[in-house]
Amino acid sequence: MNKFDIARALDDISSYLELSENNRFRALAFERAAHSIRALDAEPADLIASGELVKTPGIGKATAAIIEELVRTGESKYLGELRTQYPSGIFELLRIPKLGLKKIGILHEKLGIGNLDELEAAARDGRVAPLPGFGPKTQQYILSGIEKARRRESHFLLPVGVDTGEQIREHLAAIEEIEDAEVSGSVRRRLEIIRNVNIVIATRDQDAVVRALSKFVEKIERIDDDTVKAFARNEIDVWFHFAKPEAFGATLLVTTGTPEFVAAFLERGGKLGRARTEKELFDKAGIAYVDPERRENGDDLKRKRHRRLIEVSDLRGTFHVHTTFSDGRNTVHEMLTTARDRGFEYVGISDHSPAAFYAGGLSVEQLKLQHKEIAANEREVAPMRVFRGTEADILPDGTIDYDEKTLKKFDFVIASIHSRFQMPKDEMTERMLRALDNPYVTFLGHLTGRKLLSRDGYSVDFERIFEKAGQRGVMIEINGNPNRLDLDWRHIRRAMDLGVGFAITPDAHSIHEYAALISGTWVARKAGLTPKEIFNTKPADEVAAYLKARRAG
DNA sequence: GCCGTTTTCGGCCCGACTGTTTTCAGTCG
Repeated sequence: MNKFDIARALDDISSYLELSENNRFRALAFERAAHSIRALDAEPADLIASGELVKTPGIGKATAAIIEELVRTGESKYLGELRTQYPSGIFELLRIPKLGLKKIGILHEKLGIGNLDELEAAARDGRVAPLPGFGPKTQQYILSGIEKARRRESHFLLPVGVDTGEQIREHLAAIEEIEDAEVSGSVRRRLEIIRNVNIVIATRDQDAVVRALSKFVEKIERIDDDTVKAFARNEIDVWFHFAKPEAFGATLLVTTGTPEFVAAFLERGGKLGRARTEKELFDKAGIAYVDPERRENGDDLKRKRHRRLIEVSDLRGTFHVHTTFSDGRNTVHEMLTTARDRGFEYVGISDHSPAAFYAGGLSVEQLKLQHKEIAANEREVAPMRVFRGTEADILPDGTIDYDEKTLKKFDFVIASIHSRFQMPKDEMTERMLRALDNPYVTFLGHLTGRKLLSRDGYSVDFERIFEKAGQRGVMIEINGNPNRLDLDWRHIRRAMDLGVGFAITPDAHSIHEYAALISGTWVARKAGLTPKEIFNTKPADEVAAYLKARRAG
């Protein structure tokens, strides 16, 4: 077991303890131990051998014994025992707002509840309200929370759709009778939330293909002569659209949509005749090709020429990267070497500021240590450049959560809101405007704070924010985390018109989350952005010079 | 469960908010 497996096991222990224990500090101790293990630049197995494990902060005798057992046997008896006390799906209940581990523990202890169905039945019967710490309002919240969760069940974040489409295409590649297959629909248009996956298949033997589909999808259902619907393993609806190879282009165009775009295409003289590719259809009609991401409406059909939209390979570097110094799951060393291995010319490390206590925000003392740690790793990852930054909280009054002396030390500052989300729109706007006036702010982080499919963003006057950001030269982040995708692509054009610059960031909390640059690029493409409109497509020297000049000015 | 130039017990990361209380606990960021 490596350090990440061990940390996960310790986190699991912590969760179970919080369900069952009165002493929440025991749970907290395991959580800290997990964080401590992740922050190691060594493997626990080696530390056991040298007897150094118990010297690790947050690891005492009891935890060390569990870690030794995990390393030796791959499991922990203690964790195993905790698991047997609860139904396997109990943590699913965390999806319901206002339900945390404490309340879930009570629900299980008093009513034996271990899943959503049981919870719903109990709440309907009025058995939840009388429980200690609950009440009629909480019971009502739970019911509406379950309803919302159910409604979202048929909605998925874009990467789920993209991955499902890719997996199915891989299966399709093995079917002889298929000449071509492409994902279409909202997934191809890279819409941030999708309900189904559409796939166009070019074949002359539809029946043979349908028979072969059953190997990797379930519940195949015939819709019409050219369409079947099925169920992917991860419960997404998948629509298969069949076309003769010579009509593949038209079917791809129609099923990619949107209906509004297709109608506008026809209006401008486009025809859905014989064509193997979409390109042929655009060419025949004398219309410049429109990328799928730009087909929410017909606006781009008026363009004389096709614009080359940004691609993830255009990004030479990135900002907004967290480490174990705050709430990241990988160390400075791991984040930096991964960035180097991905071929970046530069990377900007930005951990949280003190006000983000829950995320382990860095005190000025800890910042010094972090900068030391970065310096210690800089040579190894050279010539990649490392910029020292922060994701600093915008406090409720609009000030930034470090004093000027500290802010001066950063190469860049991402200012973000992490508290008091429910502020009235006017106050929230003033708060952000004030932050934008701070001369040390380089980027505005996740503008609305939304979490797709779970939480709306805070309300804010976009127009005034864009205006100010444009005037002040503060760039707005296109946060590529698939849960956020914030700034919303629908707002980007307007922001650009008001002079706002953009950077695509992964908001990475682990080495794997650099991948969020891909989803961030999707957002930029949907807004029609080209490489030159994104800050982090610029070469390292230019970026360094800009950041330096901005700090001086 | 961990930790200690406040050291072997008693505290442990903050603060707003909400619904539950009748002085506070749980959730959320």
